[in-house]
Amino acid sequence: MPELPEVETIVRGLATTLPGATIRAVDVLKPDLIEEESAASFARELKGRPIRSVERRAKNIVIDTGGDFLLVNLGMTGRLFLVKEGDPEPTHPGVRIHLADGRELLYHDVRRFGRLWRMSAEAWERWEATLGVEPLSDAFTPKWLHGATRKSRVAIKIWLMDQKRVVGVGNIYASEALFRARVNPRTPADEITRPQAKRIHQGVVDVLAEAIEFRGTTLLDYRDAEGEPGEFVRRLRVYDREGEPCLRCHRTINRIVQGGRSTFFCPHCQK
DNA sequence: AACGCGCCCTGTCCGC
DNA sequence: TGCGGACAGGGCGCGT
Repeated sequence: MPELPEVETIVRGLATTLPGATIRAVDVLKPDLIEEESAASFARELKGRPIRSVERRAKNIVIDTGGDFLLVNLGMTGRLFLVKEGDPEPTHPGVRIHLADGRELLYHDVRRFGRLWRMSAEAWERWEATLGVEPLSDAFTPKWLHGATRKSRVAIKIWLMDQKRVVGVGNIYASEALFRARVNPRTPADEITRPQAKRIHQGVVDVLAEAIEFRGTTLLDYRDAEGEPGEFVRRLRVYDREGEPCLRCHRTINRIVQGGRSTFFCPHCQK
């Protein structure tokens, strides 16, 4: 569900209010959400720790708990937010993090594809090193993109979604970026030309930046740290628009399946 | 080694 | 109205 813009929006929200807080207690309601250790150990180790910072790496929320880290991956339907006075009882609470100041940070997840795990600074560095390039960093350039695509025959849409290559681009923004770039999502990565690589680069950067401005895309479940939906859904040009007219040429948007996921594109504009 | 597939899970929607 | 199947923003582990 959440891709880079949604995770970035959540992180920006939490980063304004969480640092300086202290974890008073942790209740794990769904133990299968915890990676690599028991729920009891997870709760015990977090108890009493400070929250120093909240950042994003790829589609993960990275919380510095005083030298160690708490990572949260939201999977498809995960939410991480501060419970507000008068909120209805959550339907699928997963982990409740009680802060010393009385607030409660809730991890909520209907499908439970999300994961939370603690790691040492060293483990975090090792794991971080296996992730691909941040698309909104200086390391992501048209030249890098063209070079990196030489090594793979997979379809460019699948290629863009592989977090070992470029991070943060998921099923929505992969389709959207390729539409903006006017590149067919089925094109083998190693057949992408330099001009196409330049356009894909621009498409990825532009769509992610704009989606962050609109606080992400809410199709169904996504909510930011304040519980509010994102507004970028109204700006989607191809995703979930099968059968509707292309905004550029007015021909029909198609849906195909790649790697078991839907891809939306305009066969006329994206040759 | 790279790649494709099945699977993890719950909810919703659509056709019959 | 009920039921089965398809599908939903992600990512891992498996076999080839």
